Amino acid sequence: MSRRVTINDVARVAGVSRQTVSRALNDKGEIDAGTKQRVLDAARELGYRPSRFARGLVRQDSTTIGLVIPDLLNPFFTEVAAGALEAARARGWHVIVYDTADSITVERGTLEVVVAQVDAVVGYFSLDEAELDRHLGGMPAVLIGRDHRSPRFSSIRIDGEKGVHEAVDHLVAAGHRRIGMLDHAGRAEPSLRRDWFIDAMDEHGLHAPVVGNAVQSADGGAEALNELLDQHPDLTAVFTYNDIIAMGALKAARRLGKAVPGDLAVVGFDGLQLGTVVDPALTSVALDTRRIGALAIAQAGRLVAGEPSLPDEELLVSAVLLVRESA
Amino acid sequence: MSRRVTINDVARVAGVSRQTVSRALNDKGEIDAGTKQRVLDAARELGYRPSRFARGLVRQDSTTIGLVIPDLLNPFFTEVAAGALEAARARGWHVIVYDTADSITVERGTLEVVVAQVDAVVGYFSLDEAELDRHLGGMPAVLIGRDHRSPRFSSIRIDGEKGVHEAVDHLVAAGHRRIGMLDHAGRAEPSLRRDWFIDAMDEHGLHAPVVGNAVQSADGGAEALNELLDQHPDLTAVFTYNDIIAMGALKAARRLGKAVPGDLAVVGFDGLQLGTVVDPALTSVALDTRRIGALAIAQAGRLVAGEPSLPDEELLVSAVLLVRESA
DNA sequence: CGGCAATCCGTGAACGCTCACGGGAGCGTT
DNA sequence: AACGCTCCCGTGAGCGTTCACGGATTGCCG
Repeated sequence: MSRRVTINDVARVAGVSRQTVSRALNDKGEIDAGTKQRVLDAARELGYRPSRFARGLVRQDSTTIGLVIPDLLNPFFTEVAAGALEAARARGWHVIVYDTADSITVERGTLEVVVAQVDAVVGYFSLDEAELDRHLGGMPAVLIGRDHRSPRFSSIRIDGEKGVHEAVDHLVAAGHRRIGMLDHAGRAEPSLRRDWFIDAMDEHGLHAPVVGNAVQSADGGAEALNELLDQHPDLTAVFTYNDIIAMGALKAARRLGKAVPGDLAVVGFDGLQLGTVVDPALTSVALDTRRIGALAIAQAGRLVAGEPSLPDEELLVSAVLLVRESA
Repeated sequence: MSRRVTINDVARVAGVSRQTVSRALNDKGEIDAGTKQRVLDAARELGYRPSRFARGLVRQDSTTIGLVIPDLLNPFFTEVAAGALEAARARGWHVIVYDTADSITVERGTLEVVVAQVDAVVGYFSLDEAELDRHLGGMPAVLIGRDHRSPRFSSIRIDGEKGVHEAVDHLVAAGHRRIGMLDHAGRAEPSLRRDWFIDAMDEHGLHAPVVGNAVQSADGGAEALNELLDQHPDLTAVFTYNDIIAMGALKAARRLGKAVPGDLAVVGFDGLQLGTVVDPALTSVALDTRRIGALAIAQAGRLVAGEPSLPDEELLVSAVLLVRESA
C-alpha cells in the first residue's frame, strides 16, 4: 500500500523545507504570501493531512477525556453526557464517549482500551475501586454518583435527601397520608432513595410505607404500579425510584381509570426534561444533570493539569423538588 | 513544573533498557518474569503512563471517529449516536462526540478543531459542501440524512417515502379522509416529509391537506395542533414532522377532550423508543436509528482504510410504518 | 559603501515510543 | 571442544511534527 504522505513530501513538491510547510499550515508569520499559497496548493494536491500523533507528541496541549456511561439511551445519562460535552467544548477539550451497555464485561473491555486514548476518565462505573485502579493504572478518574474510598479517586456526589424530604412534605401538605414507593428492581440492596423516603415519611409520623419493585423501564413501572395498587388500593400517592418508572406508573394509572394527580399523585426522581412531554407533566425530585456533567469535566481537568482538586462541597449536587403537574 | 515521566525514567529506575520496559508493559514475550515484575513496580512507583501520541505515532492502528450532532438531547440524535457508539465499539474504534448546539457558529468551531483529532468525521452538518471541504481539508466525511453533490463526500441517505405512504394507507384504511399535517417550523422551505405526505394523499384522491407549523418541541407540537384544529375542526387524523411534535399533539388532543385514536389519530415520524412511554403509545413512521449510526461508522471505516465505499443501495435506510396505539 | 534591520527560509534536535536486529549467557548435543 | 539453540536483553533507527536556532537575502540609512 501507499505510504502516508508526510510534511516532507509536501515540502519536496513545493520546493521548500518542512519548517516552511509547517509555517504555512499553522499560519505563523515569517513566511512569504506567495510561498505560503504554493505550499497550501501542494498540500491539497497531495491530500496531505498532518498526523495528530506527531503533532500531539511535540506540543503537549490538547486534552481529551473519556466519558463512560452505562447506557446512552437512558435519558438521565443522556442529559449528563450533554452537560459534559458542553463543559468540555467550552474549554476546547474533546470527549470520547463509551457506552458500556449496562454490562460489566463491556465495562472491563472499555477500561482496557480507554487508558491508551485519553488523559482522564469520568463516568459511572460498577467495578470496585481495586479493579478500576488496576485497569486505569494511575490515570485520573472521577466517579459520578458514587463515593470513593481511596484518595486515588475523586467523585461527584449526589444528595437527594433534601429533595425527597421536600417531595414528601409537598405530598403531605396536599393531604396525602398513604404514600407508596416504587423502588428499582435492579440491584441487590434497596436504594438510598428508598432510605431517604422512609426517613421523610418517619418525620411525618407515617410509617411502613409500601415498596414495590420496578425494573428499569416504563413498562416495568407500569407493571409495578399495578402490583402495588393491587396490594394497597388505598394509596393516594406514589414516589418512584426515577422518572422513567414514574412515566410507566402514569400510564398504568390512566389505564386503571385513575386521574393524576386527582386520584393518585405521582412524584418521580431525576427531573428529566422528558417529564414535560407526558401528560400530566411529571413532578419530580430534580437533579441538575447538566451540572453533574460539567462538574465531572471540571474536576477531571484539574486532575490532569495537576491543579488542586475542587473542594468537597463543590463536588456535591443536591436534588430539589420540581413541582409540575403530577403532584 | 516537573517533567513528564517517560519510559526512560522507568528503565533507569528498574535498571533495564527502554525496550525491556516496553516489553513488560505490553506483555510481549522475551522477558524474564522477575524483571517484568520489577519494571511494573517501578512504573507504578513513578506513576508512569505511556504517551498515547508517541505510541500512536509508531504503530499506525487505533482509529477514532468524530461524530457531529446538532443536539444530543434530541432523542432522535441520541439514538443515532448510540447506534454509532455500538458499531464503533464492536470494531474497537473510538468516537469523539461533538454537540454543535444547533448553532452554525459552533459547527464551524467544531470543524476547526475536529480535523486535528480524528481520522474521519460523521454526522449532521448544516454548512454547505464547499465550506465543509475547506475546513475538513481532505478528511473523510460521511454526511447523514443529506445527499452529497461532490464525490469528495459520502452520505447516508434516508428515505421516508414508502413509510409515509404506508402511514397514509393505514389511516385511509381506517376510514380517515380529513388528515392534516404538522410540519416543522424550523427551516425556510417545507420538508421532504411534507412532500411525501402530499404525494401519498394525492394517490388516494385526497387533496389540499392542511399544514400547520410546529417548532421543534413538545410544546410546539401542542400549540400547533391547537391552531390546526382551530382552523379545521373536522380533522380526524394528523401526521407530524416527527415524534416529539407528535407527543405534544397527543397532549394537546387530550386537553381538548379528544380521545386518541378514537377522535383523532396521530402518526409521528422517527419511531423513537420514547414513543412507548406516552399513552397511547405513538404510531410512527419509523427509522432504524441504530442502523443509521452503524452505517455511518462502517462507511467512515472503509474510507479511512482506503477500502471501496459501500454500495449506494446499502447506504440507504428506509422508513416503515410502525403501528402502535395512536393510529 | 559599510552597517544594520527586517524578512524569509532551512537545519539540527527533540518529543516518547516501538520495530528490527544483534548479541551474550547458559545449556545440551555431537 | 565446537556448535547450535533458547532465553533474555540492549542498541540504533525511525514514526511525523514543532521548536530553537542560525543563515541568507534584501532594503534602507548615514
